[in-house]
Amino acid sequence: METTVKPKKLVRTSARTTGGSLSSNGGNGTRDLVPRQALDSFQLQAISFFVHAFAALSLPRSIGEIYGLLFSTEEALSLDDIIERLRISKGSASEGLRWLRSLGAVNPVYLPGVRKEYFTAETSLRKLATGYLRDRINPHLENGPERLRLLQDSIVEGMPQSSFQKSRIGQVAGWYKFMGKILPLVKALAGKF
Amino acid sequence: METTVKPKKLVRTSARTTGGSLSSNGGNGTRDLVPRQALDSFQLQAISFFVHAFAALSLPRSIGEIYGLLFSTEEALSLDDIIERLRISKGSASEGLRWLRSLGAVNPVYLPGVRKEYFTAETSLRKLATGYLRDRINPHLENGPERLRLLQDSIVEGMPQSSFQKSRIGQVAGWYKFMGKILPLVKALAGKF
DNA sequence: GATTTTGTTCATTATTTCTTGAACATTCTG
DNA sequence: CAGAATGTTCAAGAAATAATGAACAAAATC
Repeated sequence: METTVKPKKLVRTSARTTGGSLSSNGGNGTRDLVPRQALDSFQLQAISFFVHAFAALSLPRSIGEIYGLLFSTEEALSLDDIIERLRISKGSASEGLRWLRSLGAVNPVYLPGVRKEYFTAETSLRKLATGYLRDRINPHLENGPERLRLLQDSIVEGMPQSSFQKSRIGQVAGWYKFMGKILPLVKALAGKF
Repeated sequence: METTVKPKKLVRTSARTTGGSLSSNGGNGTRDLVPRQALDSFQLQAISFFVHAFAALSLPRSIGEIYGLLFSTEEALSLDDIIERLRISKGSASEGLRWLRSLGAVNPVYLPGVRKEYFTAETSLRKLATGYLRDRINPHLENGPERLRLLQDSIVEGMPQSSFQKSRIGQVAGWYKFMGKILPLVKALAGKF
């Protein structure tokens, strides 16, 4: 239910299998104690900010971390950059990035002649709001009519409670109308920021 | 992250320790296979509806069940009524009810000379929206200024990226302004439904 | 004041969700 | 085509969250 804020480390300390290797760069890059790219204070603070903000929407920390990193970094970053800087797994980074992309919270940056994909954060409130509403709110509203009908059909006519039940259905219908009014307003206002 | 809808039984089937007793009413009430109060089809449908709706807000199923039951029942119900009809534990019912009460989604009904507390569902959109915003949104917005300041303070002047970072802060400030504008609108519109 | 009724709290258990990492696919490069 | 680079998927484990039920108040009744 998310009532309290969980005190969890901001960026994982590299408690990995740091076996013997200290400089035996076996091909694909040094992954030792000192990160190749450290985060600056603004990035750290931004990541903390977004982890917190995303948690308010019950979204996983890794997504907040990724968005926070991109938000606070001027250059576009690749999947590997993200993994390296946040010290999260490939899987988390890939899935988190996919989620952010589908929402439109992250923009691919196409660099001619470069194979890797690079991303920057989308910061337009209109786009963020639109994406969030489209992916996470609309789906619930779309089967509203069907759900209302199911409710309606569950009423057994002629029972003493059926008049009460009909009034309840009226309430729910009103709630849907409200959503139909408020969402466009949100989008419109978001466009001004 | 809640991507798919989990197919879980609507109301727990009583797979309890239904030992030998069939009618040995040992003091505090019959708790056998046949519920004293069965749910009618409207109640079942309403509970399903609210479990789903509350899940959209990442709220636990038990809370959706409780609200759904109260919403679909004309008479006020006590904690024991809820436990009996939904077949949930005392703990869940008590805490769920507490949560709903603090939000204002449930109204106590005082009956003179009756010791138990009885509740009905609050269905006014204005009250529901106000309570939700107050309990779950405002707390996050209230420390907004402080969080913004932390971000601001994390900028190291004179670095090549500090101008970019300042522009980002401007964005975040805009988001807060947006929230300050939209929330009153939501409340105002909710009042009309 | 002992007992019953009513409700809360919280340690334990159950369930769900998130993260990891390795296997797999796919595309590029030589 | 072999090998490298890049990403995705998903089973297994770790972590977080929710539900249970028994112990514990608190208040009312006898």
